[in-house]
Amino acid sequence: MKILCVAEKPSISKSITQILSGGQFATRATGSQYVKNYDFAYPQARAQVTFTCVAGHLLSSDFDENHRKWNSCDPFALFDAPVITDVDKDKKAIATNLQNEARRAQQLMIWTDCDREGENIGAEIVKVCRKTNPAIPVKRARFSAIIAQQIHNAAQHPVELDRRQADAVDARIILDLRIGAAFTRMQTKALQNAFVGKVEGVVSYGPCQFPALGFVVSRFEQVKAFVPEQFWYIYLAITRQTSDGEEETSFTWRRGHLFEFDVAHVIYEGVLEAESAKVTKVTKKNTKKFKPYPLTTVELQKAGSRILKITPKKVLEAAEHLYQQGFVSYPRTETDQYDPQFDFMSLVGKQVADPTWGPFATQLQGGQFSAPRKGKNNDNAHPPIHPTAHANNLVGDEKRVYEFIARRFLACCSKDALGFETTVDVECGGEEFYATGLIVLERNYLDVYPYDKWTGKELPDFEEGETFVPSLRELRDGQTSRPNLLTEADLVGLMDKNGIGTDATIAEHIAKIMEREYVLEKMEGTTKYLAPSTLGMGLVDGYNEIDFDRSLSKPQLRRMTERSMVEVCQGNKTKGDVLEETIEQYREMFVLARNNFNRVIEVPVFISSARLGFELMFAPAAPARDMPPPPPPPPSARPAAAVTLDEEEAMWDIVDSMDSPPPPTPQLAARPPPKLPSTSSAITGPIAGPSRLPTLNAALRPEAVPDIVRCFCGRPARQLVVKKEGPNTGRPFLGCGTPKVMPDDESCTFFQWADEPPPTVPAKRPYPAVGRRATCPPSAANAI
DNA sequence: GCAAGGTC
Repeated sequence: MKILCVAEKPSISKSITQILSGGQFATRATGSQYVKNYDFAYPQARAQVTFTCVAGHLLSSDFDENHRKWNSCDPFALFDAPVITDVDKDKKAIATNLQNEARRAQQLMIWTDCDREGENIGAEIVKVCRKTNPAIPVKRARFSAIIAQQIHNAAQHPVELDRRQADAVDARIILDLRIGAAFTRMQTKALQNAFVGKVEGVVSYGPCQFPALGFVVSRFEQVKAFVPEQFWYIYLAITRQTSDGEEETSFTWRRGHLFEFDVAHVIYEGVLEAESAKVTKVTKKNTKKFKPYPLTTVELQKAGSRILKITPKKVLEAAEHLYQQGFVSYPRTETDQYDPQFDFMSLVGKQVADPTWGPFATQLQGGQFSAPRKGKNNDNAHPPIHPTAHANNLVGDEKRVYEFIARRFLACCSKDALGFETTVDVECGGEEFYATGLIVLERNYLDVYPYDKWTGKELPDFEEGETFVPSLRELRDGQTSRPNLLTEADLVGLMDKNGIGTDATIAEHIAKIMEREYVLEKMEGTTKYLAPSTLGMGLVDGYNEIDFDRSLSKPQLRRMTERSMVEVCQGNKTKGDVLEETIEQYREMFVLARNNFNRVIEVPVFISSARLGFELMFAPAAPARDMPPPPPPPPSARPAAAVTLDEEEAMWDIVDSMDSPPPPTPQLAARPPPKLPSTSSAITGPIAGPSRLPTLNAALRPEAVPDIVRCFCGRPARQLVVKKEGPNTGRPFLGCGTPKVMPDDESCTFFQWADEPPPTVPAKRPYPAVGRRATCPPSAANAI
């Protein structure tokens, strides 16, 4: 029997051919430069096989002639206009090849990726092949990895194509087209009419573009609304003579800091009155800094943006080109776990040749290898991104992206860094303080992965029960710090977590909202931040003025589409049901938007931009007029924890912060400088603050203070460890004592590093409007 | 001149 097998892309076609043919195959060129036909015998199924492929979707959809032109119809008509689906103009050669091959085949076997899009592409292949062989029987090969045994199993036990999954994608395609085109034409024309001659180019609406813009605007609003708040904390230090001279050890107040001067003052008096401090406990333990997880597309883009300072889109392009040259594996993958049978050592061996990290690879070969950590994601189609060959003639972005991928792979194959941690607990005047020291014993993966930092901190010897007179006891103050605007890496992360776009398209959406000038770059040092333009701001503000059930600039609408697709896949709804329902909803929204578009045009940001010269709004170099003062330079790679203004945003940020607790607001709070800068003050000795203190109730007296860290909810904080890979992987932190169970659960946002000097105010605290978070009484943060 | 999703 002659079987025609069709994969989703050239790489898969080639690798599966290698496996099924055992390397014995003939190659034929096709009309497409990317597609090859491979012929071989497959005796296990008594078949003669031709293996070929497509390159993603074969078909594309657009409106018919009467609706395709912008001025051919009212945009509202696009919700019902006929949609024509045909072979994409760039895919004609691929379709012709399929039809020629299908004519001669007795069976068609679909080998597309095993996901919804793959099932849909499979249906497209069937449709095209049946034009020349209408009765050809169709089978579907199901495989979860390109591993010989699985591939043979898939070839010998094929299943049926899943019509429902293909239908779900059909529905998405039609919805995106109708909604995108209708809203884009409507709002472009409305703005052109309102600001004659001032609006150039399209003002597009897209179900992924707008939520992406929404994230940027939302963070911008938070930055703008920020009001710094003063807080107080007690600083305690001891100076000892050592062989190297004098050495000062700083102790951190267990209580962190307080927002009420009077209260801090009373406690401070107690500390001052104490004759000495006593070491209550010395804890010594082994500790680790975990090596990173295997690399996914999203992580590559985030790291590329953050570490290499290359935009997500360019990182992906570089990786794509490296892949085409055979230097790295397939760059679009959600998988962060390696198959147990993966041949690590031969790939490690290929890196030995590198002059820089080659010696490290040699060490791995010499017994330092350790199996990579296993992440939670597997797309069952591709392994994590890894180098497949050594490359030494690269330049520019490709060189840097390759180096990152190679180092990441070697880091994954090494051992965690090992350290030894000492914590000294001290009591003084009824208050607890602590100091932490770290000795890095074995750097291991850190030697090949310079993007992670872990530095030791020496601590002099302290003995349990020992007492000493502190050399410094100060009441210091600091201010909560402004959160930063979003970086591209932050935006990639937010979109990924909220299901806006896919790993392969997120970068394009971000590039698009910048190209459309809804969002502008704002450089701070070497970090690129994203700020809305007046156009982007006006659109979001404007639509927010209209009373939609669901905001156009929040992720909920996209999530609804996603849910509908799942319903179709499960058979609870048909494609027709979903199309009908969804289009009806959007029709209503469209009418509402169009009838109230004057509200969009009249939002202050549009009006003021128009008065001052509307061009300003569209000039890429011109930042939004009401740009807040620049955020302080980034003290660490990540901006301070996001702060939220409403419930939905609160939810995003819970998603954000649960995975990887953001660092505490840094600046003054996190690291009080040893010498007092003008922005910070300290009180030593007799108190010079507000004179007499108000009467405190019993609960406020220092003696009544429980000696454990409590979170905003008032419950004891839980000690947890950062699981997410990143600079802080493995680091202990204190979080809310009642962690959320369901995604929508409320939990308070208390956060504090367990191992760092003065923990600072949780970033969410200082914001005036804190939606639902009020369930954690704000006063609890201050209560002692 | 519109969308988002595959991929080259």
